[in-house]
Amino acid sequence: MNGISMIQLAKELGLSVSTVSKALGDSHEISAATKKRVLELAKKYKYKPNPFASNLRKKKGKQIAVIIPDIVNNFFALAVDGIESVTMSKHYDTFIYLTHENLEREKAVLEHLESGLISGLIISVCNGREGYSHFQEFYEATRLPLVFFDRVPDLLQFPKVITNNYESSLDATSRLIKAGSKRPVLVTTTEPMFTSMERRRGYQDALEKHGIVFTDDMIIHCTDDMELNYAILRKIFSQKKRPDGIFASIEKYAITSYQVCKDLKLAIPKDVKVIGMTNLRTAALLNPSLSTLSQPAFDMGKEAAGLLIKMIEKKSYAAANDIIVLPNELTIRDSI
Amino acid sequence: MNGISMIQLAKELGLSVSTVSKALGDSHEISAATKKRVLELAKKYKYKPNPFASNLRKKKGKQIAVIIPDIVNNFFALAVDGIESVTMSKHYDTFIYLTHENLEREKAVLEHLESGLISGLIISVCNGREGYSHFQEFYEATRLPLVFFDRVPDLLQFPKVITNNYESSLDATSRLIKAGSKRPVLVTTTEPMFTSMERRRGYQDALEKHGIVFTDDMIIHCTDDMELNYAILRKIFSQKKRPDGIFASIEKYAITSYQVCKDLKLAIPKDVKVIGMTNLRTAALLNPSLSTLSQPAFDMGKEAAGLLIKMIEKKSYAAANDIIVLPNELTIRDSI
DNA sequence: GTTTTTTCCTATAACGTTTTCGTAAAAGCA
DNA sequence: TGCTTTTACGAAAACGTTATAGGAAAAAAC
Repeated sequence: MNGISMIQLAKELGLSVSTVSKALGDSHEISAATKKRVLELAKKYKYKPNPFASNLRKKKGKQIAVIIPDIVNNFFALAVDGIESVTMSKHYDTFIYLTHENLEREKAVLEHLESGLISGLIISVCNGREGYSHFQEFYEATRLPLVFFDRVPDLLQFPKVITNNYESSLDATSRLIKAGSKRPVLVTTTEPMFTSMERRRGYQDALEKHGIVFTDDMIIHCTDDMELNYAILRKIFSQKKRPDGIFASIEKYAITSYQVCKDLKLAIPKDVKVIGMTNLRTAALLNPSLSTLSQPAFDMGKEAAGLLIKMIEKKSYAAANDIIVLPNELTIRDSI
Repeated sequence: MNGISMIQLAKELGLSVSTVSKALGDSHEISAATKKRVLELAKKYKYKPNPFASNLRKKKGKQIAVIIPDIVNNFFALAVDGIESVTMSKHYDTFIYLTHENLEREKAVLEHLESGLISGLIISVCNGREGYSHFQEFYEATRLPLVFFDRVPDLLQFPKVITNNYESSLDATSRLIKAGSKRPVLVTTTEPMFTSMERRRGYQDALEKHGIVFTDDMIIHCTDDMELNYAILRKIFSQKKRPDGIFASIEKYAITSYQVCKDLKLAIPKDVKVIGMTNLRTAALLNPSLSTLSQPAFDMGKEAAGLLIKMIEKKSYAAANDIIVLPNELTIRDSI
C-alpha cells in the first residue's frame, strides 16, 4: 500500500506510464535498453504492482478459493496442503472457507464470491444432497472455473477429482470377510452423499460376492454427534447376535468403534475385525493398530488445483468435464 | 465479474453514480425514498460491489492472510478453524500460506504480501530463530497490522497470542515426578524457538523444585526426520541407565516415544511415564491412553483474529502491544 | 421578504493499472 | 531518392468504485 507506484517510476525515468507498464510486462514493443532501466529502478524501489488496480483493469486476478466442510480433519488438511503446494508454485493466492457441513453457509460463501474476488474455485461439498443448484447458479453468474473433489455433486457437469470408492470399498469389505468376518457391518453417515453411496455399493457387492445375505440392519447410520454415535454402536454391539466386523466409512466412526469395543471388552481382531476409512497418522499406534483404507488426500488436492489453474489459464478447455479418479490405499494392520 | 455494475444501476434509476454509491453505503446524504429505490434494484439484479474497484479506491480491503508452518497438524488446523470462525462472522476473506518450516518461503510470502493484497496478517513463525527482520521490514513497508500466535518472535514488538508454556510445562513435569519418575527427560526440537525455550525453562524449574539434578543429556533433541528421531530415542532408551519419564514437548515426538517404548517392550506407565504436548484427538485411544498437555488452539486462533480485526478497524490502537496468554490444558490419562 | 441553513443530489477527480491507438523516428527496400 | 515497414514509445481511455466539492431547491430563521 505504501510502496511506490508505476506513475512515480515513470516520472523518475522520464518515461510514460504505459511504457513502464509494458516494460514490466516484458512487451516486445519496448527496447531492451529501456526494459533494463525500468527493471532496475523497479528493483531498487522494490516496486510491486497494485493487485487491485491490476485485477480491476484485467478483470481477473491470481486468487482462488477453497471451500471445504472442515479443516480439523486430516483428509481435508492434507487436501489443502496439496492445493497450496500447487497454488504456491504457480503464484496464486488461496482463500479458505469452512462450511462446517452447513448448507446455508456454503450458499452464503458462494454468493459472496460472485463479487468476482476470485478466478476459480475448488470445492468439497457439505453433507446432504438436497440442493446443488447454488453451484450451477454460481457458474451461470460468474462463468468461473469450478473443480470439485472427493465430495462431489454427482448430478452436475463439472470437473471432479475423486477416488475409486466403489472398488476400494469392495476390496476392503472382501478382506474383512476373508479374514473371517461372517457378518461385517458398514458404519456410515446418515447424510446421503455420493461418496458414501459408492462405498455402500462396494460394501454390498462384496457381501454378495461372498454369499453373505445383506439385511438393512447391517448398515449403521451414525451422525455428527459423537456421544450419540457411541450410544448407537454400543447398543448394536451389546446384542447377542452382534456383528463381527466393521467397515467404518468415515474417519471418526472408526475411533468410536474402537472405543465401544474397548468398553464392551470385545477383542479386536478376535471378536470384531475393523477396517477404517481414514487418513489418521496415529492409526498405526492404536491398540491394536488399525487397518485403514486411506485416501490420497494430498494428491487429490494437487490434482484439483492443477486442473483449476489449467482451466483459469485456458491452456486446456478440454478439462471442463474431466473426472480424475485416484486410488485409495488399503493398509492391512493388526485389526483384522 | 459478469454481474451488473453501479453505473448500470444508476442509469436505470435515473440517478448519478455517486448517489447510488452513497445510497448503498447508507449515507445520511441520501433520502430514505431514494435509498429504498436503489436497494431494491440492487437486490433485483443481485448487485455485488466489485471488490477490486472498491479496494483500489479505498486503499484497503477485507482480506487478511494467515501464514503458518503446516496445516496437517491438529494444532494449526484448529487455529485456522478459530481464525476462520472470526473472519467469517466479520465478513473478511482469509488467505492461507504454508511455509513448511522453510524460512525462505516465509520471506517470499511476506514480500509477496507487500503488494498490499491484504489488510492484516496472522503468523506463526517457522522453526529457527536466526532472523526475524523480515517481519520488521514488512511492517515498515506496509504499516499493516500483524498478529503472531504460538510461535512468536520474542524480540519483536508486535501483538501476540501465546500460552502459558512455562507454567504448564512446570506443572506437567511436576506431575511426572509426583507419579514416580526419578529421571524424566524433555524431548524437544533442535530448533531454538521461543515456545520450546519456555517449555524447557518450566521443565528445568520443575526438576529443581523437586530436587532432581539436571544434566544436559536429559534434553533430547529431535528433528523433522521421523526415522532419525526414532533412532535417537531408541538409542537413549536402550541404555542401562535409561530415563523413566518423558515430557514430549512436540506433538509428533510423543508418538515416536510410544513407538520406541512399544518396540523396546518398555511398559507405559510402569517403566516409562509419558506426557505429550499435543492436540491429537486420538490421544485417548492410544495404548495406554496418552496424558496430554494440550494448547487451546481454536481459541488462540479466535483471539488472534479478533485482535487483528480490531487493529484493522482501528477500534483500538491500544492493541498494538497486547500479549494475550491463554492456559494450556493438562489432561491426565493412563500414561503416567 | 430576505437571508441562512438544511436536505438531497450531481459532477468530477481520484485509485493504479492495462490496453488500444496513434505517431515519430529508424530501418528496410527498390 | 522515395516508399513501406518496423521499432519504440506516448496519450488517453478504460476498469468500477469512493470521496470531495459544490449547488439547487426547499425549509427554517430572522
